[in-house]
Amino acid sequence: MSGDRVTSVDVARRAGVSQSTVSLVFSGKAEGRISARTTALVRAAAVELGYRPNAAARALKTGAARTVALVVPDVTNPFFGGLLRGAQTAARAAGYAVALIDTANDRDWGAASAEALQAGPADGLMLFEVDPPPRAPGARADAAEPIVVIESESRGHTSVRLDVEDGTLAAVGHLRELGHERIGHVASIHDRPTFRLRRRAVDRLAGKGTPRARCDFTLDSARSAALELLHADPSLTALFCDDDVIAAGAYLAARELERRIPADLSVVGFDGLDIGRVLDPPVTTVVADAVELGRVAFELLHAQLAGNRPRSRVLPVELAVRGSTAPPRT
Amino acid sequence: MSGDRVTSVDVARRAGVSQSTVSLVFSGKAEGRISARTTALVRAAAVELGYRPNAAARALKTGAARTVALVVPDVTNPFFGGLLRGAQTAARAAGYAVALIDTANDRDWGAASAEALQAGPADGLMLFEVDPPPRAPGARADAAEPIVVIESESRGHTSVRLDVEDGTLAAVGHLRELGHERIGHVASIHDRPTFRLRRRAVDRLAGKGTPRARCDFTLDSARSAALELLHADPSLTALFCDDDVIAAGAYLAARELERRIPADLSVVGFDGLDIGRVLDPPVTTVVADAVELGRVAFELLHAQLAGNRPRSRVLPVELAVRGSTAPPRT
DNA sequence: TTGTATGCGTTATCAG
DNA sequence: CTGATAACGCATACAA
Repeated sequence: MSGDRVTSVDVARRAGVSQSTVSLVFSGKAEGRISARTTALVRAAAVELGYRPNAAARALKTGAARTVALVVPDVTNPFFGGLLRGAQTAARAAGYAVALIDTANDRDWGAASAEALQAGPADGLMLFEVDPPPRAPGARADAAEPIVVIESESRGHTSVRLDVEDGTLAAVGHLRELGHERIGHVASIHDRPTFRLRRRAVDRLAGKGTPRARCDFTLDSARSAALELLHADPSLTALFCDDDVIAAGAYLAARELERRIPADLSVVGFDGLDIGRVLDPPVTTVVADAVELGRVAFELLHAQLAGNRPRSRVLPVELAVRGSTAPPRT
Repeated sequence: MSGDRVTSVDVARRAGVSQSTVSLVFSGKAEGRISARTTALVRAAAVELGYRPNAAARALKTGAARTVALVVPDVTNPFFGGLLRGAQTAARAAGYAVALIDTANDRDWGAASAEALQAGPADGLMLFEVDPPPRAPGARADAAEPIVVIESESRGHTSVRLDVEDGTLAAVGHLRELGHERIGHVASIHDRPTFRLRRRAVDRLAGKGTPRARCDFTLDSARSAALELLHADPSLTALFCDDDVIAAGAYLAARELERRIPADLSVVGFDGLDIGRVLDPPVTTVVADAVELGRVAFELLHAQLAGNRPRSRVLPVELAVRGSTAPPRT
């Protein structure tokens, strides 16, 4: 019950030096100021006692928690695995911890948590598809906390996003080139910038009247949406899906309707997830590098933390033509 | 550049009260101690100034950061999406933030621990398949940080794990009942408790000499391992895979070898991931509730944080027979 | 009901 | 090269 924490004072006493010497040693500022012998002494005492610098005290004093927060709408989607990996790896290399907030697609919660995070547990924020918190009325502009917006855009905030417009155009263009005239769009139910971009690009190439059904990123939901689309308009020869999980759902629907892919129906996905690779045939998809997205997001945040104003970036995506697309049956 | 943070002192001055009054209001202890009028006054001043209590100072003072750390070996595996979701949701409900550490399969705690422990002020640790940090020589036993071990076991630490033994037995038993005599095991390359359990269970039911190939949790690696197994012993009629991602890799291998599932080869997976559902045919698998696993892990940690000594738990898993298993061709 | 004083464990600025 | 000493922002016992 009495979990007495061991502090730098204890270490100092044990090593027979002053507390500030211990501090110097542990904050890496001992170089050329503390003798090697003393340093070793302190280290030994610390190990013996099991001393760990208190992060809260350090954060309070220095004003930096060395922690960044990453807010995502749905950790359950495999795409975020890569994003997390990239952000986390980069952060660790820079000596930062990552606090993860999964909003479970609850936008209000996203906003709320982003705001809460600004309190100081986090030195900076990486927001995936969630809007930055409103600036407090009295807050000074220059006191704004570093923020990087991912897959979204926001006045005055640095952002990274995938070139989804290019990707969508490539995907739908590919379908058109194969000769598809009747293309359906299985779209995300979530009204977020990245999906708006896709919608616009689809409409541009496939026509404003493109049949569209919405779903979230679960197999069942996607399956239903595809079914709905295919029932409503049996003349559809191709489906563009906002994500590979959705594409997988479309495969389920096609299997049920006994429409063979790609002979009876072409399907294109987005993201380049494993789930798309194991489909039979493997789905043609727009490959995005989620790990790189996470890495760049942290890099941009890190630059801000260092006092710079990095430029927003757009990452390329690439259409990978696999087995799910073919000319329509005439 | 001069990001002056606004403190409780500023708010106090603005509201014309003392700093402690502000503190009382914001720590929720104002009830019955501060008049409603004063409380409102303070709140108004805080909003005007954009005041947010400093988390580091609060953590330092109270000794609790209201943050827990979750250490996982590979965020990239979809199984962890569920785990994260469960842990995160439960933590949020209890007012805790979650810091995520992805060790990227870097098995030795040495690398991870430094980050993990200094990963900001975490009040407790949830460790997935990674060994707890060695107790410091001089550390007092009762000063140990609350720890929950997931899918692993460790002397003296509370743990949650899936009943993988039961699941594996059910899976392999199912294969035996169908009449399979020659069963191969596509196993994880990582030597962790949960996989040792599976190995033992497989050997028990399928015989000690069970052919086995190892791989990590990527499609390509799993595909190679399955290929290797199938080449080395063409008489194999069934494959038990340590995970659905691995099972998906096995499907890839089967497709290449033109062995039809389940007619020429039965396959069983583990975890019950989406990737297994979209395979054609859907894979028979041992379904584990990752979300629940995460939820319980936090629950156990939370209990420890409250000063209790909760019992370790074992969560049930269930065999879901789908289309990938059938009697062997005679 | 509100204000005063003090300390949490660290870092940082100085003297010595 | 090392040791006092003063903050950092908040919470709380105690005084008013």
